[in-house]
Amino acid sequence: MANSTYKSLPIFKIAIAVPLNRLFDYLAPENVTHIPVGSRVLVPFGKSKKVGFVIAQSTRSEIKIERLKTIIEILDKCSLLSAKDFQLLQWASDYYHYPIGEVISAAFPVSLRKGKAAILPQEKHYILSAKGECIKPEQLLKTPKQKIIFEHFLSLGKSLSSARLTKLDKNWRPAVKALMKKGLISTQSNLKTTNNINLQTESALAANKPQQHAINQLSGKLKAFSVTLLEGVTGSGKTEVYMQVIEKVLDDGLQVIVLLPEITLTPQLESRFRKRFSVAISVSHSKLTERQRHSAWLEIQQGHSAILLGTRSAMFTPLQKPGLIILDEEHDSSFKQQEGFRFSARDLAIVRAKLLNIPVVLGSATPSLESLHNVNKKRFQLLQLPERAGIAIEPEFLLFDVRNKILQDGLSEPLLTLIKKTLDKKEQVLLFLNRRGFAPVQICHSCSWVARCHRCDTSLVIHYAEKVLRCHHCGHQQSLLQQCPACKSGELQALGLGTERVEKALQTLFPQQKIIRLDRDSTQRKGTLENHLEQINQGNVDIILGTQMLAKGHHFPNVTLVAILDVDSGLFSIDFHATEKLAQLIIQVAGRAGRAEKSGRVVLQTRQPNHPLLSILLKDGYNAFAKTVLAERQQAMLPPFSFQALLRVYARSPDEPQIFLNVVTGLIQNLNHQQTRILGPVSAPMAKRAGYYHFQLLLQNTQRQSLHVLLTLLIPQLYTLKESKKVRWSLDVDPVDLY
DNA sequence: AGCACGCCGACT
DNA sequence: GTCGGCGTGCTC
Repeated sequence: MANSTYKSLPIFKIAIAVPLNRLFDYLAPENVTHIPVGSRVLVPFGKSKKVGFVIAQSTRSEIKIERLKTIIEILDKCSLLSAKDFQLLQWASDYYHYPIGEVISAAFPVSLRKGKAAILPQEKHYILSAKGECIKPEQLLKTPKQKIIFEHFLSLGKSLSSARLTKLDKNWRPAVKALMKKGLISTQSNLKTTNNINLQTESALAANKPQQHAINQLSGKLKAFSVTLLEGVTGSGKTEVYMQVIEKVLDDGLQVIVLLPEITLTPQLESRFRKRFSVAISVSHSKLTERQRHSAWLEIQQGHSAILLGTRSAMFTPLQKPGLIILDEEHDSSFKQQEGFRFSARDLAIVRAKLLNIPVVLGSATPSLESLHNVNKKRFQLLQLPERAGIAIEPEFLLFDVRNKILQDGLSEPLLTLIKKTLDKKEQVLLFLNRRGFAPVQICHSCSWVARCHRCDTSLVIHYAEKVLRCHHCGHQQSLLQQCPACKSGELQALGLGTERVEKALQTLFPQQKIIRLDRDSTQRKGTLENHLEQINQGNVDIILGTQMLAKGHHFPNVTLVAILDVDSGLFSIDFHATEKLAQLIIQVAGRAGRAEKSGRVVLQTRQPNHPLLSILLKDGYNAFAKTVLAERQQAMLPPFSFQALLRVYARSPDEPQIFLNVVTGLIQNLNHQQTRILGPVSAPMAKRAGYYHFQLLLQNTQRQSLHVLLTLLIPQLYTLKESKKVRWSLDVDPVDLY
């Protein structure tokens, strides 16, 4: 064929879910000249077939036209993603440096990624035909079963679904078939809407003054982009504010996304929404079946549902008529995806809202320092809901100074006394320790050798129950050592505190009491957490011991004593966010200590009883604490929070990380970016993992813009390294620069 | 990421 | 003799 014929052929730029940040060019199938951008296609890829996403139509290709393959099948007649959706995904791909194909793929439920038709499940309905309308059931006397079924149609309505018929009579099919043969009944397909039928049973509550103020403020700016931080403790009525604002958005015929951090919190909010709104609501989170997620996605995308309630991955769901985004518990770290495609749903919500020119509401009792900083910078508007009088009872804070005190596996004498007292009153005790395992360090008593991870340069955590040493950083594990490998003589000791150790101690101290430990190790099996929570709420448990995972949303009505066993690890952690996470925990926990009729106690064990931040937090509250932290950092010329980029290198030889470090250092110098500091290597490039030497570099800058500029210059150069197959890298920017 | 190709050790 | 280990390279 002559070249000139080729030139007019349309070429389609396709994104494919592979870890390559580029598009692939394909030719259209025969007789096809146009495929809508945003639709899915099936394409040959290597030796296999893959689902791809049409990004653009073009007339040229970098690849020789003879080498281009042809699209096998066009899977969608219409685009599934709008131009704005694409902009968001493209932004995320650039910003988080994750391949565009995989980013787009993340916006779809698995079913659609695999090529399943973008059609909502249909349900067959049976209706009376014109002929059926005219006859009387008496005319069916000879066939009693058919008569009964026919009567159902007359009495219950003219259209019955298969599910409805099964409820009436398990064996309805032969009779209906016979009736259809007689021409009395015909079928039609309807959208399956069973999950979505709500009958509004509750109307808006009377708002108090601050609530009404918040509602008025938010209602006044529904037409354009804005970010509002709604601050209010549990019980201050945030949900009521959300619902009244949502109502206004729904009245305009627009859709709302409500994002929650945890799956366990969705059912509560879902049922409140269903009672309140008569519109269709879709729910999307990872615990649903693939079918359910498929339906939820399409319901929102096609505009059949008006509210989407979901966890962070729901942020990418395309909306037909976007009107409002709400993120509840915005400070929660589970809005950040920590592996693979690392993104922050909170930051994406803001970028998306800006693109769509709609408002975002961030709600929290203990807002993140990022958001409070943005309030200070007047980028966000702050609306506060004070605690409702009479609802919450202030708990009593007790600082237990454990300097020079003998601790029994992390439990001080006065704490043990309090635990006993509480248990005697048949009330429950809640203990927090944010460290899994038995002890974080295994050390030799005579030569002070410490068991370390050969990959991560961190100490290995003892897990006695499983008889292993485990690295909580990379997951590496090895069997527990009996003898010191360095001096061969010393006895190995467990140093430090973990939940497993405290649990063991508690079992010895309180043999009669039921103790439950809740951490990632003890709740690995599906349903264990739910099971345990149920046990706790039924009052079958006396002492609850756990990590941070206990702090979220669950509330235990009979707990009157809460203790945070190791406050200091939060005050002196290398993690930039540790202090605020500790403060958030203390505030959340305080809200949970005590029943309505009696206030509880919150015990903080510390060697720093006079720590200024602790005093401010307990005396003046979370906001004063946050203000102090932000002011301190400003004074010390530190960024208000961490502006960091994480470069991860997978090198082919152990020398390459050093080469890479030199390259980055050189680039920073060349680019005159001295203010960017290299804080790495975070992990030592010691061992091979999946054939690569693992290595990390942490970059920090006092100005986000500066770091961002550096990265945009650095990244193309790193790509050339990657293309030469010497170094692979990925990037994590925290937090993003976009407000 | 998948998938194939390719080159060396333990197996019927 | 070859089955299969994973090291290397490619995908329009």
